[in-house]
Amino acid sequence: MAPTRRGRATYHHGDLPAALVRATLEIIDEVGVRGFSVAEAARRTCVSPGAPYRHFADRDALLAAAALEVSRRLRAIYLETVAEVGSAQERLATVAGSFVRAAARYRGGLDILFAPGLRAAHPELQESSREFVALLLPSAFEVIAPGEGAEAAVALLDALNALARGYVAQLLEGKFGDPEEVAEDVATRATRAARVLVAGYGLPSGPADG
Amino acid sequence: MAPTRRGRATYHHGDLPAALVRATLEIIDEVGVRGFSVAEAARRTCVSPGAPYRHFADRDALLAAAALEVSRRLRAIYLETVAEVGSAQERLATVAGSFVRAAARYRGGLDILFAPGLRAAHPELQESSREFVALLLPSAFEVIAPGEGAEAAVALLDALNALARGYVAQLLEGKFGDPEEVAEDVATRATRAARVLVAGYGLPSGPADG
DNA sequence: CATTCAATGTATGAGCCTCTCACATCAATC
DNA sequence: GATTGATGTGAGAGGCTCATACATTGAATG
Repeated sequence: MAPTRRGRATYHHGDLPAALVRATLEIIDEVGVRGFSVAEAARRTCVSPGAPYRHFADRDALLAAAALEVSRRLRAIYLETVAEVGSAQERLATVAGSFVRAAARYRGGLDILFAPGLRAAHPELQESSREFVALLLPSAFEVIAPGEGAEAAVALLDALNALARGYVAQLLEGKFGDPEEVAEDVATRATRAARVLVAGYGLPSGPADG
Repeated sequence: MAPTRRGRATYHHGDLPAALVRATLEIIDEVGVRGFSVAEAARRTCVSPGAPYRHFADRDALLAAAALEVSRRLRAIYLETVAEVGSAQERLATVAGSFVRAAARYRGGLDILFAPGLRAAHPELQESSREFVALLLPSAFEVIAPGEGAEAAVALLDALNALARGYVAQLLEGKFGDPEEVAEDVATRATRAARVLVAGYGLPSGPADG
């Protein structure tokens, strides 16, 4: 959306923040978070090394903005993928799997989305995850044993969330082999495990009482 | 075990690698991974900034060594904690919870133990996790439905692993509040979810077929 | 149109970090 | 006691983050 052609002929950029976020995602995709630097992002955007700091307080703020963009894309994927799944049970179970599949494609992106330091320091990131989870709440309510309260539904979602993230982490660190190759396999395993959780939390006197 | 007193009066240190790992864990505990630097570790060990590079190829190698130390401590905790649990089912379920509890105490340590980049680049870290998981394999075999093969046992352990790590991640990023405070609560929830998984994978025609 | 102003980008630089290389020091061996 | 290999030192190259002072510009105002 920059008003000028690439390489930029005007003094002002047009939409530097967005361009920086794009550059950041590019870099991370190519060389990982460790290889990312604000300076490099500036370079790719044809802008001086100091310019980014007009828009982002510090390095982490830029990373957080990029992570937010990733979470937006993930939600879009989710909406497309799961909308057509019929039963609430399957809908919940499917999420875990499609999450794993997305992780394989957005490799670098997920690394920042789940970077511990970032999430702790930038609540808006957690907020976005929470909104995402909220989309699933109605399904969770359908699924839990009748008579259970809201905590049961939330507990189920937390468990599913934990499960999915754990599989994603293991996938991305290459525990099962090349992420690209094993993604589908791991996704089905994640779905399977999710199904077990969903079924378990649906039983009458299930896990509600320890 | 340095042959000289703290502060060091001799030219040679005695056991610089170990001292650097200790310093690294200290630093990470105080200021997090982001605040860690090889230079700082060297400073705390009263050694020149270049000295660490005699023993560790680069920054990440030192971090990986520290992470390895963390994993060793975790295993020790596990052996103490779970040895006395009677049934295989409860043993497996308990692991998840005690893992969460350990995370609250070794906060910084877990951050590096699960740092995606590190694990991907340093297979010995994954290896150590794998050994840890192997300790649980016998319990997993006891638990799975009779007639299932080894894959079922491994699949269960993978699922438990994913679940535990996911809870740990959420705990450490403060999703549930101050990690110290909510640790116990989250631990019981993790245990509960783990119990559901264990039960589910123990059912005859359970999750083995999709 | 001319002017002014706030926003945005530039230039410069201080301070820190990673990692390298030549050199100093020491322990062990022969 | 001389040699040698391992370990630590000192100096420094190059890169990065971030602050500060300055330049440029589009938009609002008269």
